[in-house]
Amino acid sequence: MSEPIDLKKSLNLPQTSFAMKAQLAQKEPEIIKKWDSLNLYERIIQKQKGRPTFILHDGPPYANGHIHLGTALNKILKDFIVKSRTMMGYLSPYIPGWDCHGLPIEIRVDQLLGDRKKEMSVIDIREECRKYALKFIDIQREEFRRLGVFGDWKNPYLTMNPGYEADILRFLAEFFASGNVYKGKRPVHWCLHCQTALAEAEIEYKEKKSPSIYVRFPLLSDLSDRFPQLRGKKISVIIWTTTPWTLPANLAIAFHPDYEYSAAETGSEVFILARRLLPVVAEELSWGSYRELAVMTGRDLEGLKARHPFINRESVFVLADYVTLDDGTGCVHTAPGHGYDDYLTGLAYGLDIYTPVDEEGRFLAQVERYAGLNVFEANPRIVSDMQREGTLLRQAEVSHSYPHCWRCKQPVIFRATEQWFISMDRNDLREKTLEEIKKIRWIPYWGEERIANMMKSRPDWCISRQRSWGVPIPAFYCENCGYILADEHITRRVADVFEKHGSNAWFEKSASELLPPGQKCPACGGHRFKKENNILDVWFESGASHGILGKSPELPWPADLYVEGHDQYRGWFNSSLVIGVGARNGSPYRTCLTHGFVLDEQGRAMSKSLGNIVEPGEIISRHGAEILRLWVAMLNYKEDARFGQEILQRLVEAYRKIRNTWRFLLGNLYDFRPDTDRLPAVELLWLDRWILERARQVRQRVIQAYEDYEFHIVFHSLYNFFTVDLSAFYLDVIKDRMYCSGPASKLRRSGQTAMFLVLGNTLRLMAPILPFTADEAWEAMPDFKDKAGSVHLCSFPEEGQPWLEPETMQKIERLLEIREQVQKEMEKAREARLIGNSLEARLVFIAPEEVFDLLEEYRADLPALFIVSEVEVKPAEGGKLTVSVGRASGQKCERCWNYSPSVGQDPDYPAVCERCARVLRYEMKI
RNA sequence: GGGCCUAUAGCUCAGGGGUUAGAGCGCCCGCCUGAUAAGCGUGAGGUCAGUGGUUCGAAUCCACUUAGGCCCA
Repeated sequence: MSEPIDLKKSLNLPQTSFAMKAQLAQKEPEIIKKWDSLNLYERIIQKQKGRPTFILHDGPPYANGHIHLGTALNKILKDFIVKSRTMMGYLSPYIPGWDCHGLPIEIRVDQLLGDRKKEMSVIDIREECRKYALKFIDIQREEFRRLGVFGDWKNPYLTMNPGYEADILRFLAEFFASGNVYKGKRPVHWCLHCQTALAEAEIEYKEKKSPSIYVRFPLLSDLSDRFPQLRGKKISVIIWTTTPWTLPANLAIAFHPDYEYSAAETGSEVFILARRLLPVVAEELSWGSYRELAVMTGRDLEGLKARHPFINRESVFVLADYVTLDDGTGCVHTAPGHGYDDYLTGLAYGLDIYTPVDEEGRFLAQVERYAGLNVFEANPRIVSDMQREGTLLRQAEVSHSYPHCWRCKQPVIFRATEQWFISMDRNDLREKTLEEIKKIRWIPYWGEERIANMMKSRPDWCISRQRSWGVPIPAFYCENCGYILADEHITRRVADVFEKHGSNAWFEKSASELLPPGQKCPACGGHRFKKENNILDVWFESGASHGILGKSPELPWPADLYVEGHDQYRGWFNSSLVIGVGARNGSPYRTCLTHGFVLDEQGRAMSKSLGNIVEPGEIISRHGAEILRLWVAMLNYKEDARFGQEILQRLVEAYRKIRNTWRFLLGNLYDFRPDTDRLPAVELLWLDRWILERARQVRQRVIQAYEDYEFHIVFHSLYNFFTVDLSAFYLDVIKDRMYCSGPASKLRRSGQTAMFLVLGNTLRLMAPILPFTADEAWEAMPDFKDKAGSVHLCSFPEEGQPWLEPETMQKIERLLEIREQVQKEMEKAREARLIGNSLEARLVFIAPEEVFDLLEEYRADLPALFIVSEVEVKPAEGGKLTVSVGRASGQKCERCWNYSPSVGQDPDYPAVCERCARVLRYEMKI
């Protein structure tokens, strides 16, 4: 009756349906289907109704292209947060959003339409854009869902939804109401050929030949008070430029405040230029010799004036940080209407944004000599005129990178045009925003400094774009007198129209249909109006996304949290904040959390040219979304995140370890009915209580880490617990007890109780990170009263009471140290071919008093603890604990593989030890 | 050129003036074959990016440099 095969059958070996091979790529989609059929997201929301809210407001990705690793990182992080806050007990709805309008889609659609566009109306083109956006929303939605992200995917917010468009205008109305909106000039890239403004994305840089000229501006101010040596001299400032045609618009010369400038005499004249460039320029201008008469800083020159080289006008000396000594003279010709830096400097000094050039690039009538001339054609004329007048010091030609129109390939110019702005300073918007920044919690902390620096230096917000795929700026122009009709009330009225009909209404309806009936021009009484043909900057649209909040108590404003990459300090965090402060008098977010960018294995940015781009879809189809999620959990995402083959390999291995640990726990619970078999705490063995106490400590750390958004601590804590505490120690040690004890014995039930609790707790703690696997394992768990249909309907485990006194924990810690010592000794014995399996060993401790007492206290459990067959403990007089390893005595029990002198003593069960014989006789059902 | 950030073992992370810098994974070697495309053990891996400074003492504080990242120009 004691055939070996039967003995094996008498063991309680693990059994489970939870497969070792995860096959995530196949299984994950099935799990998503299960979640869908459960209506899981809705059920979670339903279950949490009435709980305090935690709102993570989604920043809308652009509805263009497939998701990349960075988008995946972002959405997975958000999902960690939403799932963990939910399991902490919050009502944490997640409404995903998409940014739908804007240039990238319009350009793409433009390309797709080609010549067909010419016959299409604005409405038709906008419809094509809309379809294009919807297509990618669908694609991205599926990609996000595939990552295991929970959210209201059926009702996302889209910036092109009528209701959303209305909200945008209502925010704009607030800015009108506070008087922060104004119309002003600003230089933009302008294509003379296409007669249109171009965005940076529509610019191609190509080599172009331009004139390179040095020009003299005769000094009007007197420097002789401060520099007597200059008294009576003929002094000029030298500038260098490659765009002679912008000279008619020159209003200033910029100097760097801190650089040194020389007044150098050559011949009978004195020239001012940067001291460090003096030798270079002297060479360029073929000065045979020169003499430095004075040295001053840029700061010394501020406010002085020179005469324009060919127009009877002054040019004022200003300071600017962007002045460099890379080329030129360190004295920079400044035309506020024709350069962005020039423009900012112009604003700072209150200069006119002077742009005497029309849409076709011709000088306006007011420009003497060159009126009507195309600017590029004017270049040689201006040069030769200056030469004649002696203000030209040198001319040459340079080849440099110059912006060209993407469509017609012609060189473009910078030209100030009328644009709509939000003033940062009229109503202290900048100051208020800076105050608000201090109240926000920034994670990482340096985000505060970063965004504050930007807010301090950002210019007024140019909110208009000369495009059609977006939300129109609801302004009207009197056809009679040109009066601009744009205010809070009209904006609100148009918002109401958009609410019903969408922003297409702007193009479908006439001005009189959009305006209040009988609207007259306040200036001239006229009643015919033209509609504005500019649209809003899309940053204003996405920055208005917090408009979806505050409409119900379950989705309150402001949000608790915004989470995006750190590029958004200038982008969405910035625009959202300005709109929040400007229109709602406060920040739309309480906490702002940023993550880094995804880099390749060497730490370089992923780019097409480097060919190092990793597609999330590729990882998912080969390894599963869980692997990507594990990657996000492993990282300190606040810094830039690397991804590559080795990292992937580590992830796959880590996943297997976690999965196998859960599998082993499940395998040992196949016959455990929690409701009836679970033992109360007092009946649990000390080792089982120890693992539960360790699990409790880990729970503490993990929950705190979730609170702090420190997911890598969650992962590393749990993973260490899995590998060190569970796999390498506890689960290894209790195998004998689990396999060989009577199936329903207290010994086994005690272990099963601990395993059941550890499994349930770790599944819930890990559920936000590994939602697929945790749920799969949850299903495989034995059924019990009130067991939820999904782990995602559970809360995190409660803290609970300690399972063991700290003193006992310390004693066990000491035993674990001894265990390490034992393992080192056993390894030596193994090398010496004395033992193989540790059960072949017999340990003899020679222990000084204190350790002796400890070992005696745990005497009975020592063989199990060290997984050996025999342990002897002898006292020693002082000294250190020593352990020696020998062969265990007796025969090998064929059932439990322990060595024991008792093997063979029981005639009924001759092949087994005393313990196994007892189990077989009394504790087996068969 | 400017603002902000990063650099600790092959990988992912700890440590933030005071013994010989830690963990897990990976790697080497071995054990087991009742978690088996699993499990266990031993061991080897580090000029804490570099240089200079502060200090009795620096991976840690400061400056600069190098390499990288984001944003802006």
